[in-house]
Amino acid sequence: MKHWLIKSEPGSYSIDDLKRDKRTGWEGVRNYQARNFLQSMEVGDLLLFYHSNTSETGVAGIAKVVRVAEPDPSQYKKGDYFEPRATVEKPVWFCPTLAYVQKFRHIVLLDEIKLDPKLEGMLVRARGSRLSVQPVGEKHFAYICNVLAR
DNA sequence: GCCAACGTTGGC
DNA sequence: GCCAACGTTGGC
Repeated sequence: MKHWLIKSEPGSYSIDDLKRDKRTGWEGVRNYQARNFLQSMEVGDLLLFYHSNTSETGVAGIAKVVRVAEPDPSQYKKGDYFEPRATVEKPVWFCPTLAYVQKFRHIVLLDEIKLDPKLEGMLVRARGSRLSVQPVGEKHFAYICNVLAR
């Protein structure tokens, strides 16, 4: 089983939205590196749900993969996520289906993550890491859930 | 809202 | 295939 971190702006989709919806297709990712990570997700993988661009930036809870990546339907629809190069035979973008697992009682703030020596090497700490889907080491994942989120 | 960092596009 | 211009992300 692998571990990941996914970013979302809570104004557009938050951990509370996922809790309400129970599950959602993780549509709209338009970055090749992030896409490749989405495609390598397997059912059962766990994800840190990260809130970006907000007053309390950090990990807000946990989600899990319940369905591997399929063609992202939003690439065929007129709108922000439309992809003119995509065909049904050759989709360009893919999205897995994620399910709600839990919301932390308090957000594990980016500041805490940056300051904790146990989390050295986490990609989200890297200066200028804009990647919205990132792999996370198992130890880092467990430490955030079992120590910092308590 | 600013702006640094980074990704993408397209002319050559 | 280089690289300038442009667009986007996301912390602050």
